[in-house]
Amino acid sequence: MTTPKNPPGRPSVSSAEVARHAGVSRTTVSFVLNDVRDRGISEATRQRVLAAAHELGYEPNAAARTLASGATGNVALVVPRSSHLYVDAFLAQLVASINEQCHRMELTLFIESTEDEDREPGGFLRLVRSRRIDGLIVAHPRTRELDHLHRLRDSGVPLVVFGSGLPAGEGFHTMGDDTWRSARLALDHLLDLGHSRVAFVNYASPEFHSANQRKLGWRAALLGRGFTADPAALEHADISAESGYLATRRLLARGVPFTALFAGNDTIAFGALRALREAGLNVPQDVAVVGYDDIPLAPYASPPLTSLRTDPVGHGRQAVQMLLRQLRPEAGTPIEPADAPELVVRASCGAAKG
Amino acid sequence: MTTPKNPPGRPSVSSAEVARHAGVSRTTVSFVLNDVRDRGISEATRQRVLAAAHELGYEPNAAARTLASGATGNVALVVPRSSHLYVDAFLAQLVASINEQCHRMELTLFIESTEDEDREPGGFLRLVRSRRIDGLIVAHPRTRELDHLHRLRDSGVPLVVFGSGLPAGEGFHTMGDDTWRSARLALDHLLDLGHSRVAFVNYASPEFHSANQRKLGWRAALLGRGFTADPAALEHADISAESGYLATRRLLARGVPFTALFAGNDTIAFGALRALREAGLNVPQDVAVVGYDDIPLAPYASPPLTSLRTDPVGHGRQAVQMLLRQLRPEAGTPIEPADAPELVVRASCGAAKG
DNA sequence: TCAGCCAACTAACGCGCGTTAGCTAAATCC
DNA sequence: GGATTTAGCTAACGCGCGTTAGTTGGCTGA
Repeated sequence: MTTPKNPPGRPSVSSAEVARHAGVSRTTVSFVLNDVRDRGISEATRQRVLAAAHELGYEPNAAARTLASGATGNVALVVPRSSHLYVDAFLAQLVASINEQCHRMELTLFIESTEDEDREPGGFLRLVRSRRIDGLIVAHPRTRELDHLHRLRDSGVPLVVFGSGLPAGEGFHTMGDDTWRSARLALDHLLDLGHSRVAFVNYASPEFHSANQRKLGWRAALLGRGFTADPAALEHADISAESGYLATRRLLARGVPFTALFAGNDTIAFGALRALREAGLNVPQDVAVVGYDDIPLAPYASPPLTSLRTDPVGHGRQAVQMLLRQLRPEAGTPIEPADAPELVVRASCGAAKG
Repeated sequence: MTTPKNPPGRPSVSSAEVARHAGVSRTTVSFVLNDVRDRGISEATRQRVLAAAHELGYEPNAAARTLASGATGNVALVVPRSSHLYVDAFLAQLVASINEQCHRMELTLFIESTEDEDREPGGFLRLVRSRRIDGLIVAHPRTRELDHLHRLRDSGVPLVVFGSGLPAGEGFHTMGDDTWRSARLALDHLLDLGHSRVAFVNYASPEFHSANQRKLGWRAALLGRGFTADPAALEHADISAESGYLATRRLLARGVPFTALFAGNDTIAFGALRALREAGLNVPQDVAVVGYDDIPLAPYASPPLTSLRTDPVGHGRQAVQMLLRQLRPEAGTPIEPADAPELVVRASCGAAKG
């Protein structure tokens, strides 16, 4: 904020100039450009103003408009870490979808990360208090950030929370998949194929609700059929392929017997595939593998990866719609729910036909 | 911009309230909080103001500040399509890096795409004219967008252009890799290994400067050694793995002989690997493959992919630094150039040791 | 002829801040 | 002791817009 007041070479056209040009008052210009009806602007004046605005290349000053109207047209998306934007394929697609939807709704999107929330907590509360945004979408909050969310809710800012496990009842507008159910979908498929020893390489830390749910789903599915969810068959990675590779090696080194492996996400699955390959194990003959997210590269793994498709684009759309409903209630935005998760069967689980 | 003037439940603290609370004038509050020296504010007053601000949870209103000072603290990043954010791994990492750097510099980043520029041209010129941003970074402009860039430059907005092929001399602040040289690096490696028939599956359209450069580099390398750059050995994909898969199949179906394949990016390489595999060809024995970008999954391809590493994080840092230099000249921001591209040799090209 | 009305506009305020010009009282100089 | 400086503060303007409360002039109806 130390830029000079009048940056050189960038004269900006104000509505006053448009008014002068059209021979009317600034008020009239404002009425015309904001399409305020019932104000009795004659068609002739209207056209004159529009022509003047067009001719001068007038664009309303956003800050002034915000100051006067109270709305910024900005929305923030809060993600755990900015590096997740390219490591977590689901998040990347979610972000792109949200960005596109916002664009369509004439909203501008900021991307904020909470990575240094420990050093300086409440960073996105500042966004709200400084009135830089009209509302926000928080994706994948960690459990320790839940009280921030309560503060946000209490402040009355339009807010949508994605993948938090927060109950929708308490005034939160929440959304996300039923990850627990999805994990069971994957597991049931493997169990149906006759596997009983299914290893699990989870992603991220249990601080993330969805990671935790995947674990619980894995356990519940196994227990539900009378098998054991051996803690030794559970490994933790982060969200990278490398971590999946290393975790799978640890699993193998431990000597736990397993005939199937469920990966917390597809990136991890890529790492697992390599670790299995290097260990001389064939997929799917020796070990069946199922991933999660169905990233665009999943069909190009070797063998092609069976995975859970999760419709990030639909979720993005839904998130923006839920926010819009709070931002502009009069618009009556409909909420189109995202597609339900669905298992895409390819070769890596051994059940693909052909 | 149709939100009600005073959204319920969100009272905001103004500097006037802080002033009242501290028993001073608003001016004094402003001086203290903006750390204006030489204004003779006594330490006692200073502390009183700071305490009041803290106690009230005061955060300056961004719009008012912008209106008064002229600076927004916002920066836009313009990309060709928002879907590229998750399909093009390089771009995704570049974006994340830029976002992080901006965050560090107290700048907020918008992401704009030019995908509907055809319908409504000059979308990001509006951002400038409406004074929503202090400057912008344009990544991978298409050739047909170059005149927009000239208009932007002429308007005097702080601007950094990445990967355009624009000459730096004409008042543009440009950056990016020497893609032509990088492509030659990859090609020379293959040629050194004894290959003379190197197919090329390019990515994106030649409207993108870097795509074009890769093609020219491929051609130059072959011609430089007295080989031919057979047009039949050239295929076009977009940036997805699927398109790479299909393009490689077309290449194979055409019956052009080749013993090596250069992919325009790693995602395409994944598609190519599958196409080759399905055709019964072994990599690298029958066909050596080299990709571009060294995406995080490259080491987890089968076989692990030889690729060109391009330092997206470094480029992101550099882009923000170049912008900052224009935004706050007094800060004297140093420019740390990104790492030069480097070939990472793995198994897919047949030259890996061990 | 005049009150009443409506169409078509405009003057003026406020949003919250940065900043310039000036003001007062105490300290310093000759 | 009066003139001048200086420390420490504030009144008031302007940024560009949305919006409320008008004003003006022409027209109608009795």
